[in-house]
Amino acid sequence: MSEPKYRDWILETIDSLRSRKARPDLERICRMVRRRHGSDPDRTRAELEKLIQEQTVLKVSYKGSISYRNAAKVQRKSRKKSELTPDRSSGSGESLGEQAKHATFNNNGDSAHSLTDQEEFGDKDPESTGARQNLDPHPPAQTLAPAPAVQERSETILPQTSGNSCVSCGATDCTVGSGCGVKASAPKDKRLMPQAGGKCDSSDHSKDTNKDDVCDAASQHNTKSAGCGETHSPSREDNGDKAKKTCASASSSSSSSSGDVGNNNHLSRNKPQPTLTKPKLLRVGTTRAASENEASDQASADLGDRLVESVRSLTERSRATTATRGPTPLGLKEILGYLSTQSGLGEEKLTRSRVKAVLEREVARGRLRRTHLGHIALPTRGMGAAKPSARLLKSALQDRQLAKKVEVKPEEQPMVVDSTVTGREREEEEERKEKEVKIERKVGGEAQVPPAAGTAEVKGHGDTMVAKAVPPSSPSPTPTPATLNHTVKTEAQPSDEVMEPQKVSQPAGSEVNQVEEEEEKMDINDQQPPDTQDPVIMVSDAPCLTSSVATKSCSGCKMEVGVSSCLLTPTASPRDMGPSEERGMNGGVFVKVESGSMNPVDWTVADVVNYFTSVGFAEQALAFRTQEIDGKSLLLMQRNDVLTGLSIRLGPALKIYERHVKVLQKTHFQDDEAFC
DNA sequence: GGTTGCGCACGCA
DNA sequence: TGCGTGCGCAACC
Repeated sequence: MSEPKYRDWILETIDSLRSRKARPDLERICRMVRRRHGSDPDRTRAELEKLIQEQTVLKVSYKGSISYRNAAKVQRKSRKKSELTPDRSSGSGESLGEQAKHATFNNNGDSAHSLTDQEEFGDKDPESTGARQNLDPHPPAQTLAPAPAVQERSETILPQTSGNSCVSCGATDCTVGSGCGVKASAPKDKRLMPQAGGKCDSSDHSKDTNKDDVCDAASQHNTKSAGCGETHSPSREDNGDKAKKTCASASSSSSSSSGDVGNNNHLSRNKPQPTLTKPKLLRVGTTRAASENEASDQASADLGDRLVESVRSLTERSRATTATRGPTPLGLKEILGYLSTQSGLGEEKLTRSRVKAVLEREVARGRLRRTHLGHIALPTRGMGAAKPSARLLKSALQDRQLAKKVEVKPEEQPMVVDSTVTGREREEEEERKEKEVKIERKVGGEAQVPPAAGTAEVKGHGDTMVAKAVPPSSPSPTPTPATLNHTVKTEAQPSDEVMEPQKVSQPAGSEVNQVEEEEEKMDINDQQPPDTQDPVIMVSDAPCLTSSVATKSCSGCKMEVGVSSCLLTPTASPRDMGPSEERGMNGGVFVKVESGSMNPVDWTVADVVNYFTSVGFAEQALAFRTQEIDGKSLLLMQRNDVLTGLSIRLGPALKIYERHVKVLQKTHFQDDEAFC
């Protein structure tokens, strides 16, 4: 749960901004809170994230940019307009402390979302939207408390209301059949939405249960320097839009740009063009691209179902067989093998790249998750964090890119949402998740992992993730560093993706083989800022990651990593770094490098970082954390996801240190297991 | 330079 | 026509 104090501050800030007719975007909120209360922007963001997940604050895409709304007020509004649904509000909502303040009205929840939803879905079809969502206006706050509410929300309502949640977490709602809540607003503005970057402070999260998981996962990256982080800024191309926002705004809004450009979103397809005005849930929508991608999306969606099913089957099998150890790690190979054995699948051509792409998408959606080591696994409640993290990471990466383009200014990142999710799948997943959530709630024990959050996470992030992950189509803009092949996979066999062997090429940049290219594309997509890729936007907020994020505990990690650390990379900031241990614990992957062993390339960690930077992958470079210990250097990748994205480029380094990687992987794996 | 106030336009109901 | 929203500009600190 969010801290009451922060909740108040944030809501107050949002109200204040609104009252002065300023867009309550992440930057402004963070700035104002900092100014007024001295709160750390990262923390503010984290809290905001929590509030979003709690639906105390709604994250909406309005006029192409992300805005945050005081759910209570919004709801109120909606109520007036539509109906006052008694139920939701019912006390539960109030449960949240805040309610008191906001509560008064609260509960409708949707308003903001609904708006968004409407847009997305179809602009006006209230009913349709309403139907989906149920209209239930749960008060955001309540979310946590009442299980049912949450579920409903997520399921039905989400679309609209959820928008918020979706946006924020990205998740939940999204999953719901339609797109997620996150909608992108892509509307006329064409801007991409800025993302909210939520970062989750790990520290904070730890407190909070709910989101913690999610956040933490995400957290990893924080790029943001100071406060908000970074983000992406946007490069909005907007068509003229006003893009100029002040810096703060700029960051947020800027992203918008291409909104139209290339969204992959399915959701948007049907919809009419969004009007600028309504806030939407963030989703990526894209019209044009959508049509193009539709076919492929469908196919992939289908494949996605099978993939998920495959993972389930494989997971079950492994569990059955390895009760003690826990599920065996699943990699692309295993999944491919399984799929190939399945009837029907044979017909299709399941290329590795294709499966991988779909896999990524599913991971993004939250239907599958990637372990720290890069293995594929089913999402688990505990894992909630993982998904989000992925999302967040992606967003973070996007942000970084954007930031580069635009400026270095730190800010939040927008998440791109994709709406690729298929309704059916989502529904199934959601149902499953909801059940889990309910159970948890009943139990109460894990209050921390608030169901709501969990659900939200899942859903939301799914959306977002998907969007990015999938779109392979986009050409990789950035140069790819050449990589050496690494055989790393062999041992640890981290997920194929991660370890995918690559050709050996000079680090300096040579060309990449097709496989690599595909992978890179995927990676790039993930990383790509909305503007470059899809017009849509995202929402997640991923935040940043500050330090600790996720910390799940893993003693093992510490052991391996533990050491005094010093950042080699210029970019790395102490703050980001955090204790090496933490990082490791957070799920970061450490690549241990021994100084002399970099041959034949003879690179040092710093060289690797520099290399990436020089090749145009500064973001990746940033993703590393380096440490030197006793003459040995450690390359830390904040997240598994990140690692995956970078794996190609890191090929050489990974290869060289394969051994280390293995060890680390092992450690991580254990963590995951425990986590699960 | 940052913050705040507000006119105005936009889109929706 | 009313309302919510927020851009963009001016004023203020």
